[in-house]
Amino acid sequence: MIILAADSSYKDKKVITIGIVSELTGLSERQIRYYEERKLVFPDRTKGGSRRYSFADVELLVEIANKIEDGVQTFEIRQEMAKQKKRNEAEEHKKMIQGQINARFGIRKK
Amino acid sequence: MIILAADSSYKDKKVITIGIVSELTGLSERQIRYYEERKLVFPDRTKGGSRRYSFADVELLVEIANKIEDGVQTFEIRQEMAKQKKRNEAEEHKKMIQGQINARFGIRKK
DNA sequence: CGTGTAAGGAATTCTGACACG
DNA sequence: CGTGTAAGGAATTCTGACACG
Repeated sequence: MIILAADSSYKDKKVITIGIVSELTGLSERQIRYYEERKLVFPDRTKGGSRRYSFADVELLVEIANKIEDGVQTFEIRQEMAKQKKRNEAEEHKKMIQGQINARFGIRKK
Repeated sequence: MIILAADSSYKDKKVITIGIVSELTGLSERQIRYYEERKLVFPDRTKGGSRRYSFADVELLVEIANKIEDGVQTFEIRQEMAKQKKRNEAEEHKKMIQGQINARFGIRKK
């Protein structure tokens, strides 16, 4: 079976330190670390233990902060994200199955 | 006159520390700093004075290192880059002029 | 010329905790 | 619950210099 890496382009590379993330988002380092504690973001770590974020993480952090400002609690946000993830996975699975069908029987539209 | 920002997307944002750049490129920090000393790359700086590179910088650094491996000297690389920059600017200028002509007299092909 | 390295200092980040509410 | 802060330490980065060639 073939796994397609989700286009590891610039957006998903974990290369940004927390200080820069703080600048980019306007969030405090405290907030950023707390959202990780609540399992909402998952930065990489260097050997030394420093966090490294991707641009995708940066955008996610902004969304999280907006929701919290709207009174949504972190555990609710986590649930939303889990649901969204399931929907995405189901969609992926559907596409993959269809891809296998097409591979065997040829692609035909409609 | 309208200036088009060169699509400040992920690729050109200066957000990567020298340690990560070193990992991404395989170059030593010494090399990376030296290429800056020779005016080949221009990272941003934080208030504290730390360097911040973009993905575009990362790719440029790899190209630079390859040329040096081929025996090209840094001042030659700088000259090449200056020439390339002039060509690009001339091309930009041409497009801009054509854009103004099109704006006044309408766009017509051929 | 291009790169390695040891040196000393400054900036950055880390964790765990106390505080407020 | 979400966030600020002071505390102490560790990791990261900086510059200028000496070395080799």
